[in-house]
Amino acid sequence: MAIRISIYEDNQPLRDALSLLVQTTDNFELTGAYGDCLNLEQQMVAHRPDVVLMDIDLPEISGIEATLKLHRQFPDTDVLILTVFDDSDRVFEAIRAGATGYLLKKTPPVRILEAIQEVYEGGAPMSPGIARRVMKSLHRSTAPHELDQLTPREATVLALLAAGNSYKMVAAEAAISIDTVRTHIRRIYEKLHVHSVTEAVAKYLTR
Amino acid sequence: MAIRISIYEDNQPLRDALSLLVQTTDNFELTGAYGDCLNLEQQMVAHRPDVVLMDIDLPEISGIEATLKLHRQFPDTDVLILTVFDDSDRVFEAIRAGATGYLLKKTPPVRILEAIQEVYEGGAPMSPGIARRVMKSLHRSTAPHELDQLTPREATVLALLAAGNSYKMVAAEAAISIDTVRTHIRRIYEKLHVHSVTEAVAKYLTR
DNA sequence: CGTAAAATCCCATATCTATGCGATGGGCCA
DNA sequence: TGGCCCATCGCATAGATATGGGATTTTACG
Repeated sequence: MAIRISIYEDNQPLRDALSLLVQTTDNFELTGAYGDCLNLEQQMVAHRPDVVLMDIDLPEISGIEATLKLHRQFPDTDVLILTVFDDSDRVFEAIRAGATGYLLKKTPPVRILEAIQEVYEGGAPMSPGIARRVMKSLHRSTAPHELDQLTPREATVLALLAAGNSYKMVAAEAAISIDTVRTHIRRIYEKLHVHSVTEAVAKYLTR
Repeated sequence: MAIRISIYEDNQPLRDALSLLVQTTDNFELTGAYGDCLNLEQQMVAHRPDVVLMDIDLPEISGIEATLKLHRQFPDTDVLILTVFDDSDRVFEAIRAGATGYLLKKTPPVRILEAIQEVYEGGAPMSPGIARRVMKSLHRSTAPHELDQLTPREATVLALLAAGNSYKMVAAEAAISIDTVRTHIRRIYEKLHVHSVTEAVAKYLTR
């Protein structure tokens, strides 16, 4: 069965070119091509595409917002972003919104078709630079972190605090007195250069 | 100038096959092929490869530990994982340790060569299923989150708290009285079902 | 235009946190 | 064995937080 594809792209020449590309490819079926996402929902319900090619810079509703809606309401449809934007903000917003792939517009047509196929088969095609950005975002910081200065016990206490425990609860969990908890927290503050549980936990969680 | 490549793979037939593959490819130069990472550091210093092909299941020192070392001490060298493991734990551990690419061993030889080139050119090649896994890990939960129940003002207050601000500082930043801050926080607590700034911030940061 | 939701402000107080100063015992290692 | 770090516990207190009960003013929207 053919892969059903819808296109959202406000630049008409490009939209037409993409449409033609899809239409003339074996095993691909164009189920729609639109210049905005104003009728996204009804179009989705009507045509049930497998893959949506989505531009980001669309009028009225951005491709990112549309991706979010799509991902929530039609989880079986995959969104493949196709855009000129390669700034981290938009890349990660789009991905967090539920994009399954992210291609830059400079991608050669053949690669776009491959990517559609790849998405359909359970992959997540990205332009090389984008993929690298994504990988980097998952890399643990190479810099020695303040958190690594904590002793095992201090680390335990901080973890318990981050889990939402009060001093008293930490004391109970760790089987130590509340005064000891205080002391550990004091040392934690010194090492992390903070002055409140909130700050310490924030450092811990955003390591 | 040729791309310098070292291989760490304990299965000798495979190691030999990969070595041959690399050696017989234009613009690729094999700088070493080893069955373990026991002399990783000195081998790195001696040969300075651009790309390292790394297995995960190595004797003595795992490929993940080796990747961590490599990434810290030789940030200019990219690590391309080549393994049979596709369980999330190892995938993400390897990536967090600093892997630049992640290929499964079922990857056809030509694709492996392409991937090496891609890594060298600033990409981050992944097997399709791996890439999808990575994308999914970045997707915001599709479930409606408690945090979305917050009003704009409440969200602002929470963000300021998460940044380490005290009530007083939040009041100053948001240009409102401390009593209003209290009220907002109270509502935040109700909506998030928590009873302390720490818990609220934890929910906010781990959304 | 009226009403609901959001945002603002106030008071009071039990409880918790932050922080100063001090102390004991165990383990490691030069 | 003497010194250092870690972990433990104690006391005291100023200041911050959590939470109860109320009230007024914008803002949004049918």
